[in-house]
Parts: sequence; structure tokens; C-alpha cells
Amino acid sequence: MKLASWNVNSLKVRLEQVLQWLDVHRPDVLGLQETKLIDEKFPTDPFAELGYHPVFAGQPTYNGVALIASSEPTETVTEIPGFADEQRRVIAGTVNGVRVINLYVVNGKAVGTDKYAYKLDWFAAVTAWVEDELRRHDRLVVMGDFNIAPDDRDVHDPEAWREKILCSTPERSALRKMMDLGLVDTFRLFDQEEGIFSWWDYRAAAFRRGLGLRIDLVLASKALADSCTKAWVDAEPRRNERPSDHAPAVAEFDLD
DNA sequence: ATGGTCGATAGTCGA
Repeated sequence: MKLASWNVNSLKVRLEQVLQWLDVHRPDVLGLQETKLIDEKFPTDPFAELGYHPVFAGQPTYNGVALIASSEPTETVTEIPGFADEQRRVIAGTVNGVRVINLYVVNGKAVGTDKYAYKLDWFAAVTAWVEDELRRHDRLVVMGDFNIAPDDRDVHDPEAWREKILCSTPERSALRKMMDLGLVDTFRLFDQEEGIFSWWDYRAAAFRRGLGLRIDLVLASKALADSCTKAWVDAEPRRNERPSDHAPAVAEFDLD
């Protein structure tokens, strides 16, 4: 089973790139973030033509998430239980016996702002939800654009980013608290080269200069992590014309 | 160099 997460920064602009990537890599589930599409405008047909079943939760202009799955997801959820939120940032579904939660975590703008407080509140609510889901699902994946670099290895210049947004101690502690429920960063199950990132700012030629962060994650429950055979970031789409600023994060599992 | 570039949208906001 192969699962991937990709912040596409507008599915309208990136549709052909997403379809091509799906066709080449054929994941069982692709979680998308920042679709920026209302549900009425979601391009269901081109995914269906590739044999995929999309489910989605969108809003005008901002945010928006989707699961593109090889079979129809069941028990779909698009709200954080007990947390009222206008913003469409979560979608969960069960595919082939694996519970998948796809997140577009709040960016937070800057440490100390209202958006930062919202990020931490939002993440705490998601963590409570994940705790509940873990009770019911042995096989659980939580993936998405976390907008948190787990540690300094995931940052091109840790000193420059020290206590900045995406890297601050409260953000990292919140992520740690979620992972301590029983989730593993699949990427770190394997030896990895240094300087592998999943997001590069559009500005200042950050991609060309290797100035990135790894903020797109595929977390797996212990039972699933034991069967993880590979985890990687596919930087190739970042080289496309009109690329997303994010690259897909991928994890593969050998399930019976 | 305290900026830069995108996307959605129609002057700015969010990232």
C-alpha cells in the first residue's frame, strides 16, 4: 500500500501535474491540501478516468482538502469533532482497512500572533481526535501539510529559523504530543540523505538554492509502521513549470 | 539587501 501527501496550492492550476503524478506513481491514497476549490468545482471526472475515487471538503479561495483513493473511502469525516471551524482543513476516510486522516495544518503566520494561537488550539483539537481514532483503528495514517518542521534536521538553516514559525518549540512540542499517542514519522524509519525537504518558498529562488523545510509528513501507527518498507519525498514535481511550492511526501507499506 | 513570489481575486490577503 502506498500513501502520499501533497499540498498543491490550487488544484485548478495543478490538476494536470497531479494527474500525471498519480498515473506514474499509482498511490492507493493521495491526500491533497490547499485545493482552493469549492466542492461544486472539484474535478471529479479526470480522477475517475484514472480509476480514482475523490472525496473532498472545500471552501472559496482558501484551504480545501481531498483524498484521492483507489477505492471509495468509507466513514468519511470532514470536521474536527468538538471543534467548530469554518476552515476546510481536515478529511478522513477508511481505504482498504487503513484509516487515513489528511490534514492541512494552520500556517500560523508568526509566533505570538492570533493565527499562531489558532494554530496551537486547532492542533490540540486534532490531537484529541487522533487519540480517539487510534482507539478504534489499529492501522492509522495521519498525513498532510503539518506546517511544522519536526526537528533541526528538517530545516536548511536551523539557526536562522530558531523559534520562528514552523519551527518554534510550542509547535514542535504539540507535534511530539500527537506522535507520543503512538505515531511514527515514516520518513525517519530509514536512513535519509541530509537536506531533504518538502517545501521551498517561491521567493528568493529558495528551491534552486536548497533553502527548504520538511513540513509535509506521513505519520503511521505502530502497527502500520512495522510494515513500512519505504518513505521518501519526491522533489521532482517542484522542478515543473508553475510548480506547487510543496513536493509530495510518500510512504509505502507491505500489508498482508 | 528585513526584500523577494505565487494564487485567488479585483485591493489585498494568505502562505
